[in-house]
Amino acid sequence: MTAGAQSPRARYREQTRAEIKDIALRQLAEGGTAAVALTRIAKEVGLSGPALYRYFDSRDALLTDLIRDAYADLAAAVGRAAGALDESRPRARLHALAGACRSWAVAQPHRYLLIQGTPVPGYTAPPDTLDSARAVLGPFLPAFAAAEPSESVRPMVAQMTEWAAKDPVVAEWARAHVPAGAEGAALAGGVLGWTSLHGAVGLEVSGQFEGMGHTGDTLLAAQIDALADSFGLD
Amino acid sequence: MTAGAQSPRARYREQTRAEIKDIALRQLAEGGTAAVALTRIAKEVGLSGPALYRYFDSRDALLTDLIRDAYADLAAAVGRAAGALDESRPRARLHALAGACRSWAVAQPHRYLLIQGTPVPGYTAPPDTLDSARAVLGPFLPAFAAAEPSESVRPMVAQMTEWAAKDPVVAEWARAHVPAGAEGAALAGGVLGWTSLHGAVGLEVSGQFEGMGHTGDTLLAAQIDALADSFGLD
DNA sequence: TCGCAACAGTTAGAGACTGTAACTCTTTCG
DNA sequence: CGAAAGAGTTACAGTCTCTAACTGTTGCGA
Repeated sequence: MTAGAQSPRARYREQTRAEIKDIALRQLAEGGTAAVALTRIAKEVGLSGPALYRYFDSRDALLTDLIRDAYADLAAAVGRAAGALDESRPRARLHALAGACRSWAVAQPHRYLLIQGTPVPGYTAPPDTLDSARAVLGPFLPAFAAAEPSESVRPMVAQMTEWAAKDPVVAEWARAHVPAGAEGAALAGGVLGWTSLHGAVGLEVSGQFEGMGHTGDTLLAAQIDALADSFGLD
Repeated sequence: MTAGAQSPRARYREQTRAEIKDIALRQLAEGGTAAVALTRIAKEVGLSGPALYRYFDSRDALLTDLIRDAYADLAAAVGRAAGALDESRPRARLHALAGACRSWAVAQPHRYLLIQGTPVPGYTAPPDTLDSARAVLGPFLPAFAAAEPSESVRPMVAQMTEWAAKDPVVAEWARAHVPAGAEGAALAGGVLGWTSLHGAVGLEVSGQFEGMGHTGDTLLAAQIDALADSFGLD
């Protein structure tokens, strides 16, 4: 996409940007967001300090780029998993998609924490991460096409139905994944699914279950099954 | 506890420590962990830079202290909520306790994020936070005394039963809150409850549901009800 | 083919921060 | 009352972000 090789200069520029990001990702993995330091990256690339500002406006811009990439990457992983799915088994679909998210996160915890971790109060995410977030969540929605929400989640479904009625953009997005009339349930399922996923994967990835006698996949499976139960899914 | 006033010097020392922590908390609220800076605190206290190192060994030590306080505070809030509870209604118990956690977190998001947010790779929490974590989670366990786990959570219960069999400390802890034989279900309930709570509250507090058409309490209630359903609680 | 604008890189340096060293003054206490 | 412990100071080393001002190099249009 966006044309591979333009001028040789532009190509070299892209290459350097990529190298910078690679090193930044390594620093991120080694010491978290705080450990990403332009000066050290520069030293490693063989440039001297301020030269990096030719490639990224600021340290924040670099991190933003990493966030964008991670979101897109996760969305792609989920999309790939959604490709080979049997439409008729909603519960299995949820397990497969949630499992794909978890696998992605466990394989590269630092990147998951980057997009899902504690936000810096001042920082606002780039608007296109919202698109990516929708791309991640979208494939979950069809699972709720024939949902029969239980008492427990009905208030949630009601609020989401109302939301869809007010916000045409969201309504349209829901309708792209689910037959008319099921928007409320689908949105509720999406939000609750995202919540369960965030809970299980977030705790696993941040190591808070270290030394406890359960495995991450069992925990996630239990959460997803409970969700499926709440919506009466097969 | 630990004797209020000893020498006047010790008292003054405690007072200064408290003042430092207060300012640190304000900085935390304003700009997240990264915004807590000893030099700026010193300026505000009226001391000059290095003087703060008389009170805290390092910036990390200060943050650790804040974490310890926050944990203890949350545990206290949950303990208080657990005080006035009807033993016979497990589902209501879960809602009350989870609601107490959420209220605490929503009232002071920065402190919740401090203890529950992204960990710094190098950092290891002080061991007594584990006690506090148990103090937070303990009151949830009695709700699962008469649980009848559904298919969905049974693998989880099995793993936790096995864990209790292997780790006598954990088994004893569970038995302090629940009759013999229910340890597995109680531990599973605790872990799943913590997961649901973390998912719902974490997303709410970090503002990721901004502009979505649901409220934090409805989301949490749905999660907790689903959990209660999974364990066949009244 | 030449010339110049855009680009890539440099050094110097300001300003914020953490943390150490060495030193002075004050309190406490035996 | 005198010495040790404590509270504070300045000076400084080192890391980091980012700006300013300057130099060399590319590439493209006339």
